[in-house]
Amino acid sequence: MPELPEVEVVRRGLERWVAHRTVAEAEVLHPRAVRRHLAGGEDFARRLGGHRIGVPGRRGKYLWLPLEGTGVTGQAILAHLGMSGQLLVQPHSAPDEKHLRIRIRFTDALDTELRFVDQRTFGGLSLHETTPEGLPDVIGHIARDPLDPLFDDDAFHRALRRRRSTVKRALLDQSLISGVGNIYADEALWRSRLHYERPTSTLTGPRTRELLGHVRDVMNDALAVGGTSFDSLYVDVNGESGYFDRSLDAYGREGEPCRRCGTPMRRRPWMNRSSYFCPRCQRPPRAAS
DNA sequence: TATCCGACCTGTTGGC
DNA sequence: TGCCAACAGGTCGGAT
Repeated sequence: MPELPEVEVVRRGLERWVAHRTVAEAEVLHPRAVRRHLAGGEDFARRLGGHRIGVPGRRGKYLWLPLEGTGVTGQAILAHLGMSGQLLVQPHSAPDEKHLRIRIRFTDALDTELRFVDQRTFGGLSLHETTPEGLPDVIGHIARDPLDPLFDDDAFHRALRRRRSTVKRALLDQSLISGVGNIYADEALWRSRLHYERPTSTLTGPRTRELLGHVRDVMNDALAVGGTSFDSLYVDVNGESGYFDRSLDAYGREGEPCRRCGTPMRRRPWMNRSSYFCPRCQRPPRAAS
């Protein structure tokens, strides 16, 4: 499931294989894949044609392809992979994937096209105006991610202290810190020895900095091996899977011994998903059980 | 205003 | 063998 490291791997692939190419035509094969483009699939396809693609950007789990020659403000194709989205650079002759949703062809003689493939259709592409900073306007509410040099650790700590919430909810709140999903939240909390229900208002400055350090470490570790992949749902633009699932310490390890203390790891239903933790290393706060 | 939580979506797995 | 429920989870928008 794509979180920040996986999206960054895809962004780098797009920079290598798609940047500086000019769109010949786009084909929308499933309307839900462009549902965030309010003017619809036909409009999306028509407005892409003839534009050269700039260097891809990313914030958190969103990535975008700037379109050159789209006026003073500029426009960009915004992409979110959702749960199962893939952006693949494929030869024209490759058979269509079962869940191919959007195809973009280019004017050059290179024998490849860009495909958006998405089984569960939680992801999608859309076209938006960009801000003076080059950010698509609809993701202005998304916070900087922890790998962004301009991410403000102290401001993040102050925001946590103001919240009447719990630490894992805060990590998943993309308006506070972006790019963290269920997998890396559990990994960073395990490394920090923090229970997922720990109230944010009880975190000290040093504890927040330690948590942020672990968030960055786990993301950088995943990035170094091409991201996490449990199955074929997450792949880079060439269809290759990452290897970080072999390094996970918490996520998906219910019943297996904690790698620190040997206690069997637990899974708890949490907000229609799961939280994995060590009951000994990550003690629940007094109010929770 | 802040926080919480259901809906969306489809393939896989396990139980009966 | 076939049916059905549970599960995976990022984001949005309605409810509290």
